[in-house]
Amino acid sequence: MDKILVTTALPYANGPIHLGHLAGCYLPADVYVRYQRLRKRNCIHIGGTDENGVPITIKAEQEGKTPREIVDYYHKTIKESFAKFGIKFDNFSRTSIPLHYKTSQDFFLNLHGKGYIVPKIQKQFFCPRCQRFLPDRYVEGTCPYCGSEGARGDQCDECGKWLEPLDLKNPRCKLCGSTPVYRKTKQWFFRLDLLEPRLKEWLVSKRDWKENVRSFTLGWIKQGLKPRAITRDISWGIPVPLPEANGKVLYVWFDNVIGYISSTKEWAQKLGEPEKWRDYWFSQDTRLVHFIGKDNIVFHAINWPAMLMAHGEFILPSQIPANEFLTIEAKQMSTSRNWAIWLDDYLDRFPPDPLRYVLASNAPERSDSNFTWDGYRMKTNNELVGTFGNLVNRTLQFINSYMGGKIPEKSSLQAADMEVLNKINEKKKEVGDAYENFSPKRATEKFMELAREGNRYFDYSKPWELRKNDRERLSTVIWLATSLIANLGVMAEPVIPFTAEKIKNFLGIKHWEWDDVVGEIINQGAQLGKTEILFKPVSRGKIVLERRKMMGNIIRFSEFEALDLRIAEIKGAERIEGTDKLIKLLVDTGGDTRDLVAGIGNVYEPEELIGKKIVVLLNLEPKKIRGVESRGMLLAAVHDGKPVLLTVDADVPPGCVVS
RNA sequence: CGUGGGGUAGAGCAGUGGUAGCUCGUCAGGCCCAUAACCUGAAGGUCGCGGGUUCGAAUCCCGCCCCCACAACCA
Repeated sequence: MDKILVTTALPYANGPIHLGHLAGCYLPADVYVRYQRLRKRNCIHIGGTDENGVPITIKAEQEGKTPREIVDYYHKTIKESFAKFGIKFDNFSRTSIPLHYKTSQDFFLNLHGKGYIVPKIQKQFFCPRCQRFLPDRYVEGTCPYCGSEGARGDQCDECGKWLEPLDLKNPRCKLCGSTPVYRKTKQWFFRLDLLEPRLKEWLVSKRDWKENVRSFTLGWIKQGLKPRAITRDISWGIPVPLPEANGKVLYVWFDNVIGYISSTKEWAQKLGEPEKWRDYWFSQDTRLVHFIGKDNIVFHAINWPAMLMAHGEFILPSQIPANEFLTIEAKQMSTSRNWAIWLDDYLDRFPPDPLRYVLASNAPERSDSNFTWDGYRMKTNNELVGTFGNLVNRTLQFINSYMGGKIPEKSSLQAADMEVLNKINEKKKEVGDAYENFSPKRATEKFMELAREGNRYFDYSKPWELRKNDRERLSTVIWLATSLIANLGVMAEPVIPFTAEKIKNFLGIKHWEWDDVVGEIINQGAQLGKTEILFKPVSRGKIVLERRKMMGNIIRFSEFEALDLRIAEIKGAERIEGTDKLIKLLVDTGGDTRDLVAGIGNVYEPEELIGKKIVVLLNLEPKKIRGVESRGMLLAAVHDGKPVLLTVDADVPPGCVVS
């Protein structure tokens, strides 16, 4: 039987997890794994934290802690927030454990023994003022290829060329700005160049890879591969296992990926079958799938397969479904500018499933995608609450209210019923294909279509009428609606597992799986478990708070000045028909007279409004509400959910500027 | 200068040769089982611009314009 080994990029243990990590890597992986499990396939999810390297030592220095304290803290928080969010790992390891040290060192020695790793005395930059060798990215200078000023030691961002620090002209230490000096030091290099032909051939054969991954990789390798240093002169990391390499450690990109192997080993040990990891890594019938973000493509599609090829015993990746990036409110995420939504912070106030759903349905699969709080609210309220949750609720409520809380038994099926059954099967196929092809986005779309189908069936069948005149037909209709819900639960489980679990309990189903026959998934006559509302609507106010929080509470004066606030006099007021609290106001703003729509009818009567001087925001974008174009907004204090109009302390003419 | 991605209805997106689609929003109607939720219908796009290939192009080719990422330890 085929095995699937899923890995997710090891998050660097110097900060918490944010939405970008989830959308690009961990959620798609978790969805994929959960789907495979539902299909009873042998699939394990391996991960862990990356805990070596310079940035962690710098973070430790900044916070006056030891690197050990830093990685311990972040390993714990990352692990916890994944667990709370429902990202399930079979093993979540860390690269600072002895097992990983040994695995990495063995790997190094293996390649070294085969001549793929060679030493080279190298002149490397040493900053006399900082008293340290400078990592590649901490050296800046002029790019030798394109002449750009701000090139880093590892790569020029202007022309995209991969560089060695010594290539740079006019080098500077990025930490202190002083000119570094050359110092001789011995480093070990991985002969990527030797693997280039094989690598190229292998990559070209990967026609089923996502286009973004494939084209990026092939473009990269066209530049040609050079030996790449894999050791460094720092103290925090895995010692190079050679007697002459005292004080050197493995460079993180080399040991990080090996973490997938050591984490699998750890998993096997914990299982009490320490050799079991070999079933995966040494077996040609294992599909090795690496979920990563797009910034990791080169390491996983070039360096890592090259390492595996050089070693020779391990299988090679069969899929690398890298996603693009997720922006927040159309702006690139940035930790330093604090433009990010942190998972643990989100989970303090919101449940996991709505975010899982929103991120899955808006996943950056082919191009960057954008997360907005308003979009989050819309999707939650319209799709999860309105369509999905409501279908479940209206059906189960019906059973509870009118059918004694027991799942009814079907009798003969009509054409409409058969159509629905076919629809379920059809959607199941489509949703399954979507999961299989790494598209949770498409999967959510398809299972939501089924939920709509369910609502339609419910409406057309009119069970509230059948209840009075055709109990037999009623039973069949509700049976089918309930079956649909159960199947919907199965299909949606990879994306919204907490919700699926609830549905399972509502229906008294102990166990379900993908291949359950559509019409037989529920037990006729079974008593419903305790039911509850699946999703709560997200209020506008809650979203406003989140956005404010993220943008910070300070605005520029110019931003305030952009608001055209004026005094206006109410000339006319009338209720808008068919609404509870909307009032159409005619106001004199000094310059013109215009309509405003205000939701104050629950507190004010139109008559009492006339003649009042109020504060109005004039340059708000016009909005059509119930057929009336509202050109501006009146300001009111809101107390206990009720508006109180802002007025002026002395009589001033309409049009008077508020500042 | 380069690399990668993108420009399709008010918004967010799907659609790789054959009458332009989805969700939301807007407008109108229906229903009352359900979390003011559900269902139906309508309006709304010269598919970034200009050429070309083709019986036929959002979709293929050429040229151009615009946006984003590739810096601050951000997947």
